[in-house]
Amino acid sequence: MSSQPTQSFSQRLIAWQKQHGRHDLPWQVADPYRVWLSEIMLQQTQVATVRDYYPRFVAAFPDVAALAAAEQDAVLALWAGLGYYSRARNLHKAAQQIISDFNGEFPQQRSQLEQLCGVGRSTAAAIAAFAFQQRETILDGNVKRVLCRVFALDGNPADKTFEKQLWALAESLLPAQADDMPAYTQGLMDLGATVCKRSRPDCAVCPMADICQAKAQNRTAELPRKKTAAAVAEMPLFWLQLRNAQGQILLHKRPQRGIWAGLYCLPCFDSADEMHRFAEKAGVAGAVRTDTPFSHRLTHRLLQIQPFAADLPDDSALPWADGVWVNPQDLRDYALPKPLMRYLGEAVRQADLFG
DNA sequence: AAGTCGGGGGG
DNA sequence: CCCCCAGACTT
Repeated sequence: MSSQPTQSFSQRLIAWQKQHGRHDLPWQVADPYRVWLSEIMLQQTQVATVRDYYPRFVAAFPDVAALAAAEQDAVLALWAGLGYYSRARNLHKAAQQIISDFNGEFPQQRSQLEQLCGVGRSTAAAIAAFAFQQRETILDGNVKRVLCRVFALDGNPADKTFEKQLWALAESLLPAQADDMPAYTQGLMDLGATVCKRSRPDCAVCPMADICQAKAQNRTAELPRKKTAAAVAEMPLFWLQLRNAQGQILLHKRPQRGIWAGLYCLPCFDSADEMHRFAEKAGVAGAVRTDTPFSHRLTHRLLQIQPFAADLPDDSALPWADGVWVNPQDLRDYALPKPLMRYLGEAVRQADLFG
């Protein structure tokens, strides 16, 4: 790179983005709805993962009005497997906010955007910059890493004061011209994602190499400082797969808070005892089979899942109000947690082989 | 300030 | 196994 040291941070970044940045992402459009959707999907989620989900979601809900009018189950079904399901619930609510509070007109100011459910300061700034060319700065994981390295900042990422300093620094670096904001903002993300990577940063092709203090001090590996890892508690879960005479599987919609909120799951219990009591009421106490246990890791929990299975006789009464019987071929229409998707996928194949 | 929310990429 | 990812929200 031949950037002169006198050239501003923003000018080098903009020039670099235009030449070497990403230009083929499906959400690089002027439509604020699509920008917003992509920003929500990309929260704590890598581009490669979102690529599969984004087009299906846009096809099903092409604009704010379509999303606002949708059923939550339909929204969650298209989010299933992506994780952090509060994002989908908030996205749905926010679409309705735009209809009711903003007359269906997408808000353009950061302060207004931050009123939308699930939209914090950084996401609001991204929408404002990309869709409306507003001079607002993002501060995501990529930007924090770039700033901590270029300016050799070794603050504690959990420290609120340090966080404020990063926001102030990011704001001070904004380009003067508002119409540079899309390229500049994309450049921040692209640099962090493709060059100034968490491990093995590619300093040889970095437009900031000659001003990067971490590089000069040989500290790119230690900056930014790592967060202290939280302990992950184990959580036993007991699932019961009930099948009726038609081969349908019993699911229920989980409550609106907690793990997998609003998604559909098998009857789920905290202990084997609870599961057996339920099976007894369902009249299948003697028919319960034990399936192979498996574990599933969330950010803050290690789920130890023990699945059971039983076939339900035709005339048995189910001691449960809010269940729904689902044909195996219709499972794709339901928002299922990833581990349940995997488990039922295998179970259904087994049943097909023998049924 | 710490905890809650999923799932996957990549070393 | 580990840490992190286009974070926001609750406690």
